[in-house]
This record gives sequence, C-alpha cells and structure tokens, in this order.
Amino acid sequence: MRHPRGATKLRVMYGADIAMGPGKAELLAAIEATGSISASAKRLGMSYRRAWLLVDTMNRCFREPVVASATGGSGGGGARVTAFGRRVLARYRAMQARVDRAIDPQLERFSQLLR
Amino acid sequence: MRHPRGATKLRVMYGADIAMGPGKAELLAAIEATGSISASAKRLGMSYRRAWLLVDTMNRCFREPVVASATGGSGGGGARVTAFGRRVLARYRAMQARVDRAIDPQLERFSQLLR
DNA sequence: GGTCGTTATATCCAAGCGTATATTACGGGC
DNA sequence: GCCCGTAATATACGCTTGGATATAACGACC
Repeated sequence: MRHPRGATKLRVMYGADIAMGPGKAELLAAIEATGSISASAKRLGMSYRRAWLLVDTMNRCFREPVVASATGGSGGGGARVTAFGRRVLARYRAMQARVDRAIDPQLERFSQLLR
Repeated sequence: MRHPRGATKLRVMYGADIAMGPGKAELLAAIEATGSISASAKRLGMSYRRAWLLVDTMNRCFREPVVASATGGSGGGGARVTAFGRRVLARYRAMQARVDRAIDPQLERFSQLLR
C-alpha cells in the first residue's frame, strides 16, 4: 500500500496563501486538544513561530477567526478553536475524505506507472 | 465563481519529490506541442533550468522515461513526449478532473467560509 | 569540417521559508 | 506587587528553490 493515509493533499487557496491544508488542519486539531499554540507546535515538531504564522494566516483568510487566543491569565494564556473553526475543520476533512474516496482506485493504477 | 479552472491541485508524490503535478503536466503538454524543452520553457515563462529539472524529476520517478531528448542533429536536437508519457499525462488529467467533479459542490460551500 | 540550435551542466546570486533565539506584553493567582 | 507561562514580535542564520548566465557536448546539414 503506497498511500496509507491518502496520497492526495487538499489545499484550499485564498489568493496567494493557503487558507486550509493538511498542516493547518493538524494544527487546528492539536490546538483543540492542547488549548495552546506553543504546546501544539511542540507536539507537531514545528517551531512556535511557524505555528503562530499558520494560525495567523487562517484567521486572516476566513470570515471569522478559527482560533481565539489570550495572553496572560491563569496558565499564561492560551488558544482555543472557535465553533466556526471546528466547522471549518470538519468540512475540510469531509472534502479531503471525499477526494480520497473518489480518486483511490485511479491513483492505485497511476502509482503502478511509478518506479 | 471563485475557482474557474478548479481550485484543487493534484500532486502525485514519489518519495520526497513530486512525480506529477499541475506544472509538470503543463510542461509535458508544451513539449508535446513544441518538441523542445527550451521552447516550452519560454512559452510557460520559466527558465530552461527549471524546465529541465522538472523533466529530469519526471524521468527519474516513472518506470519509463516520459520525455526522450536528443542533442545535436537537425535543429540542434529536441525533446519529444514518449507514448508512455502521453499515457501518464492522460491519466493524471483524468484524475484531476475526477477530483474536481467530486469536490466541486462542497468546495463551493467551503469557499463561502472564506473572507 | 564548419555552422547552428538544442540539450546538458556548472556557477553565482536573490528571495522565500523555517528554525532558533531573545525580548516584550499580558493578566490571573499567590 | 511579584511570579509565572503563554502569546506576540523581532532578529539572525541556514537551507532550498528558482533565475540569470556561461560553457561544453552533440549531431544533422551544408
């Protein structure tokens, strides 16, 4: 099996930048789980800077923020995925799954052309 | 209409590099039309270096070369898309079209979440 | 054998992306 | 009011990508 988790990567563009993609979806899920950008970055093995930039891009691309963050307070602050953000994530994943299902048999055949 | 030519980009990976994607497909079509890598590069507005690297990557990724090139000779040489390469291109485009059709209505709805 | 246009290759440079690091801002809790 | 951990921001560095340029190799044609 050449593509365990699906070999297609769905990227939804908004102008020049990627509004939603595999990395941003994972990050969103991590923030939902950890309640923190820095903890999510650590979990996903990326720098805090990168994680923050991804969040910033998402918030700029969508009509409403997908992540709401707070500085200070108990625990120093944190970040949470908004209800809107959860909808975005769910719909993105549904699309990704639909693409995978639609393409799977053809991709299997196409992969046989590879080395 | 936010995605005139389809907003999805299908990239087929082979290890670390992209065996086939939108750019390589366009390049393949250009080579088929012009019979030359340099002419195709000019037509697509990319450097010869880039075009050559894309061709090289494709030839390394697939079981058989998708482009056969010749140095010297009448016209200084040239490049042609092999029969195998035409099959690769046709199948890739079929997959891309299938993805677009499968995802179109959902993508339309998803795009409404964007700014 | 010289000419010609293309492939193939090497070198240099600029821009973008990502990491690492440091610093500041923030606000609840003690 | 101080402490703490996180968000937010800035800077420096390395890596990769792609363009511009130069050069060599090649082979049919005259």
